[in-house]
Amino acid sequence: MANVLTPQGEDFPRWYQDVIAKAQLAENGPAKGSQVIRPTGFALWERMTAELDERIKETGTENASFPLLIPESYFTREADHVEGFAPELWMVTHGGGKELEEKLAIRPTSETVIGEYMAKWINSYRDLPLLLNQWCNVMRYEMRTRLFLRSSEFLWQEGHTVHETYEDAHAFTLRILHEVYADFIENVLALPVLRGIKTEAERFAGALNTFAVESLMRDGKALQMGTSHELGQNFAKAFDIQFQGRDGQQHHGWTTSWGVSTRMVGGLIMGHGDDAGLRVPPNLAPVQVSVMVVKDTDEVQAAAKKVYDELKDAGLRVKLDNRGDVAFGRRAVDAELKGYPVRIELGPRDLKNGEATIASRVEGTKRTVPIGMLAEAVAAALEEAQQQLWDEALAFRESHTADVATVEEAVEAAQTGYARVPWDACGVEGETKAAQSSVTVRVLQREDGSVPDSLDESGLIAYLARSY
RNA sequence: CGGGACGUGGCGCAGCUUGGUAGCGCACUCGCUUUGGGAGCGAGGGGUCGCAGGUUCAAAUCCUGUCGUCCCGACCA
Repeated sequence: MANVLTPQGEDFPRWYQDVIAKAQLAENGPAKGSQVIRPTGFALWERMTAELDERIKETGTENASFPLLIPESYFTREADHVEGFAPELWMVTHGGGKELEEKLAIRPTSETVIGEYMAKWINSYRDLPLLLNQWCNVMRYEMRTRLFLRSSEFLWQEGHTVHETYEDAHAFTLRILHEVYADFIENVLALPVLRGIKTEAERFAGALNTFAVESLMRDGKALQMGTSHELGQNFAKAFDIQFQGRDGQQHHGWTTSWGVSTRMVGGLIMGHGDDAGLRVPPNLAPVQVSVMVVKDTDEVQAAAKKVYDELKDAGLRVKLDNRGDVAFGRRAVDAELKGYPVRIELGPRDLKNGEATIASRVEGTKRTVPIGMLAEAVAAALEEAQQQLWDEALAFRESHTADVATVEEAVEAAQTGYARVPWDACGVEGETKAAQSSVTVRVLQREDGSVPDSLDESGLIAYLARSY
């Protein structure tokens, strides 16, 4: 296997950058912190959006679109929110060559504008719940940026809902966490997640509670993959989201917001990638199978085209690599960099035997199968690859999670993965202390691994780790 | 913003110490031979050395400033 990347064990951040460059996923944009997502990288994001959008709609949420520019004054209406986001705002000060009377913020998140409109659209409890989502770009000023993981501008999905009661809002916040985010990340991305509640220090600005899903990267650092916030009545009061209740009285709604971003592409890269490049789980892969012409002859070309058509008809996402002017080795390396789960290699030797060579990216193995049985063989190989990526990621997490009793031990253990410690033994003081060593509390769980309803519960378990 | 490293054809680098008008590998173009794990030979194209000042007869090289990139922090999806 050719050594095209800096090995992970040698320099993980360098490896990450190498993969993104060599697999042609993204590169820096001209303005500081901006990024250009290239077709190969964007295809991954498109598949993520398709899978997530389906799950989001399954909850009854509808898509809409709100403005990019938000009047500055909107941000001052919720005290914690403005305090949290003011340092990150990009502000538009001029339009049409003139200075604006009121500055316009480029949205860093849209609770404020959307809140304004939700207030207009809600009159009665019969209008609830109001379940909205938008796919858009947002901008946050960032000190230090890294492709996909933290860029000034990024793509995401932000859901915003209003509910009649606390209970309904709370249940919906958790439904998104479990049925949309965790389900997608585990079943499609094949990355196990820790689900839990965030500590006060890690909570969203203006929220009552923030719930999150976290995954462990192959360098032992955690990545927040998605968050779901229970906003209480904070934003409802700030934006006057009121409705007439069943009792005839006016009540403030209970709102939620939740999002996942292009950061997840970074999570996919670092959660599964190896020294040969990306490893994309088949359930996500924009290209599940690449049919490769090994030798550029008429017979091989015709056979490859036929195989390509058959697999496509079988419902697989297939790419035909029939380039005759690029050496086979180069194309094979490229397929590995881009992480195509399965390759089918067709050459004169295979055809003579009525066979095709099928190569698995995850297992790193090759075998031959009769051409007539390709469709089943490929389907089986894809299923195996999905399962193996999951098994590996789960085993990695298990072997990189340590039970400890004190904050000191947690900081030590967090150098290689998660440290699990009773929240009572850590607490806010312990959290502050750990933060000095760049170790943070990722989530709190109940002892049985379930998600707490609030931070008030006793006997919670804290997961500490270094994080992105 | 604090600490460290670095900006030279698309990418990776050398040249800088000791100023003299830019070179290597890969990529790219053309031709021929090739294609079962990054092909070979031959011929080509492409760079005001991040930017702005300064010193000098002369600056990629020395000085000052500035912008940007990467790593480690603080902030964060």
